[in-house]
Amino acid sequence: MPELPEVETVVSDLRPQLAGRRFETVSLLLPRLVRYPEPAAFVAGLMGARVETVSRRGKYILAPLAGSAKRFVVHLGMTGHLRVWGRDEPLARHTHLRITLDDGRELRYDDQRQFGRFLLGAEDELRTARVFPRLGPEPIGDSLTEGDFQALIRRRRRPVKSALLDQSFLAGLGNIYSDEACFAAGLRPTRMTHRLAVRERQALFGAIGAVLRASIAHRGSSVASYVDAFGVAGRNQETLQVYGRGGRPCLRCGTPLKRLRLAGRTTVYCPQCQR
DNA sequence: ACCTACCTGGCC
DNA sequence: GGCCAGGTAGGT
Repeated sequence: MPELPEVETVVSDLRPQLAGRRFETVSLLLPRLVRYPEPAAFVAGLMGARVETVSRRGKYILAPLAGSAKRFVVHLGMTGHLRVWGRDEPLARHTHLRITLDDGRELRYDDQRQFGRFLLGAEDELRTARVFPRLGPEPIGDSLTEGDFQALIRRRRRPVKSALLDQSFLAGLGNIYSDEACFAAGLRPTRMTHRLAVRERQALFGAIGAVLRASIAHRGSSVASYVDAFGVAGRNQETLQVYGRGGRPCLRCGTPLKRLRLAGRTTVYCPQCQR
């Protein structure tokens, strides 16, 4: 489900529901999803903890715990959902974690493919244990300037799309928004980063920001199973230009979109609009 | 910088 | 049955 815009939507939905809430009981139904610490310590560490707020770094959801340096971290993988439910609502099919809250409701994690993961620990601790990776800069917000991006991408020597998918280069893009950003920038995903002209790098930087901000405004892309923290689908899938449209006509010029395999992922682009 | 594995499930 | 799917990690 989740790239930056989807995670951002979930985080902004969860924040008012979880900030200040206390975790009462924790039921871990699929211990394999806990990467750190041991499942028993993970459960013990969450019980009784109070959530300060909910935020995001790349595709990771961060919930710092009050009066402690520790944070509860969730990655949604491909099909994860983190949602607050009424205690009596029936469980979703693949529910793997249940945490009762002090307001009578329940935080639940469900994940059909089980690619998500949970962490609990201080920032340094998680990095030292190598369970939280070094992430590149956030592509939106004020932290990354166009100049920074220019310098960053010029140093790489790889296809543009592989760079965009690499979380240690830029944090938050996945298969949908990498393809959409390349289209919006008029660049073929196969172009090599170190061969881009200054204006092409500029266009790419602008395209990444525009594509992500538009999707956040639409509350994310619900291509398959993604729904927000209230169970509601996003609308951005209606505006996607290339993702999932291989073989169909380009919405801008009518040329059939090409599909190929790049960096292990299905990639779609317009041979006419993208050079 | 690539491949493959990790899972379940939908579609052909 | 085989292939595909928004994710990353671990080993070439």
